[in-house]
Amino acid sequence: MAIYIGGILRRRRKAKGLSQEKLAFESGLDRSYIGDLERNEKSPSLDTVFKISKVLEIKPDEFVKEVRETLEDYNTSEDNSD
Amino acid sequence: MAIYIGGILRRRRKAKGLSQEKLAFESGLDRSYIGDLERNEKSPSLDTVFKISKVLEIKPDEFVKEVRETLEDYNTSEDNSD
DNA sequence: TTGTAGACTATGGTCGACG
DNA sequence: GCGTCGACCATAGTCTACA
Repeated sequence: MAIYIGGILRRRRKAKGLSQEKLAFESGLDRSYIGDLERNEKSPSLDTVFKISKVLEIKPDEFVKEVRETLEDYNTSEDNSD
Repeated sequence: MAIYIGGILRRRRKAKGLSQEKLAFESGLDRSYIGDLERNEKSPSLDTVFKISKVLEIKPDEFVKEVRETLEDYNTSEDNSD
């Protein structure tokens, strides 16, 4: 349980050439919290996904799609259904 | 702030012919909390979106897409862009 | 520029009860 | 089968500070 977005977030952030600090500021979140998300130590609310997606200039559903596909990768290689 | 999913959730749930109770049970959430979500009194975590989507047999990104499009409707009729 | 840690506040989510 | 309320617990999210 708990959906993590670390890998995707970090990749997307770097693709935009943003620092954690800059992303945090633009999304109205805290820098240390962005770090937590990237290290998979916290799981975001839907709200947070929308805020971050906006700054990354990507649709939140596109972001979620990437998260889902990453999860499905784990679930097809090993059986973790539930 | 805070992203609400009430309308979409209720419509999707009824489309599947589920009661709040049944949806709650199948998703491992609490019945009163499902009610809160439908009445837009609570905003879900990303985790919760995944759990509910699974029961509704819809991709979480598809669910989020509907939420986004609903929001964009408000934002095009009236200027709420931050 | 990021990791980490600790103390804190806000809100997500549970549970029991009643109309 | 649902709205609602109150008490409660768990975790999301803030802020300060140091390597």
